[in-house]
Amino acid sequence: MTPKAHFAEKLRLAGLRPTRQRVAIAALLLDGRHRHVTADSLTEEITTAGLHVSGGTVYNTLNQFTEAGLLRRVMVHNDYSLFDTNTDHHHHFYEAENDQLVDIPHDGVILAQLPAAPDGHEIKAVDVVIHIQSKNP
Amino acid sequence: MTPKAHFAEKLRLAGLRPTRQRVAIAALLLDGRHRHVTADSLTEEITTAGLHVSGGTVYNTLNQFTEAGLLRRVMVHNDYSLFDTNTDHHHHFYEAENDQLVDIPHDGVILAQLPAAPDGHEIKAVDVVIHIQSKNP
DNA sequence: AAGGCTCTTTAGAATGATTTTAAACTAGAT
DNA sequence: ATCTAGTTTAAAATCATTCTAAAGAGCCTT
Ligand SMILES: [Mn+2]
Ligand SMILES: [Mn+2]
Ligand SMILES: [Zn+2]
Ligand SMILES: [Zn+2]
Repeated sequence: MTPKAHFAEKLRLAGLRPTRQRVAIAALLLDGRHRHVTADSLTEEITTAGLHVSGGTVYNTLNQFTEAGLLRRVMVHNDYSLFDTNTDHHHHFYEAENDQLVDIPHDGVILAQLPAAPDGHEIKAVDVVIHIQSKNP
Repeated sequence: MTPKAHFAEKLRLAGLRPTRQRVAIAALLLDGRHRHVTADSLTEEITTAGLHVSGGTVYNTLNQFTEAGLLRRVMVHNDYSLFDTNTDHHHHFYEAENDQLVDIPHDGVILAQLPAAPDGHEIKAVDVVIHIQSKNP
């Protein structure tokens, strides 16, 4: 199976029509590597790959992929959106100083006790962000 | 001690000159009640109190109070900033559906294990956000 | 109490990430 | 090949937040 067909199939399974733009972005983001991207960094990657996708479509695609569960949005600041290519359950270190986000191995955080969700609600996800700063000794 | 003097003193201790605007905002936000505000909701409160503070100053003051440790910023989305008048260590439920943020009692979440911070870094804060959604049975 | 220095506030303009628009395009079905 | 609904596009609009530079106000010194 050609790589293009592979990602097209992945998009179909996610309920997204495999357009040229979506397949190109899927090939960049859904190849199994775990990383964190912004609309801007993704646009750079696209350009480096010799392609072009309009700004609006980059945003739309990131939102659609997230909605479809192919990406995950990470909330650490509100300057711009961060997307995580790792949709498995895991947590993050965040260093505000240089806006650096680092994955924490899945078993690095153990939640021994969680509160019950408020009446009529259920827990959808638990996000742990450990804010760190460089030690100044 | 008059309430105004009380908040002025609090601001001085935080290293902030107690201007009319800062004292007014401190009286609204630093009275011991635990709640979550936005620049917008705070501006409404100020107006309701029959006062006026310019938009820029509302933003500046929220940022300065946060920097001074009198408020805490909560990160649950990147539509706009949320500020918490409770600076004690506690966590949150967040219901994206209607953008509702609810405090979790300090002992509601127990972290049995935390990873070591990366070399040369130390942990500054641990934020736990439990995303919830209404059960539809 | 007045003067002066510095910090602060102000209205308005600027910024910048993101969304919206309406027209041109295309994937997929017939 | 044709049709249609969904998609992409460049450009404009949105909107929370920051910046500007001029006017105002704490606060320290006389
Ligand atoms: Mn609270
Ligand atoms: Mn913005
Ligand atoms: Zn991650
Ligand atoms: Zn809170």
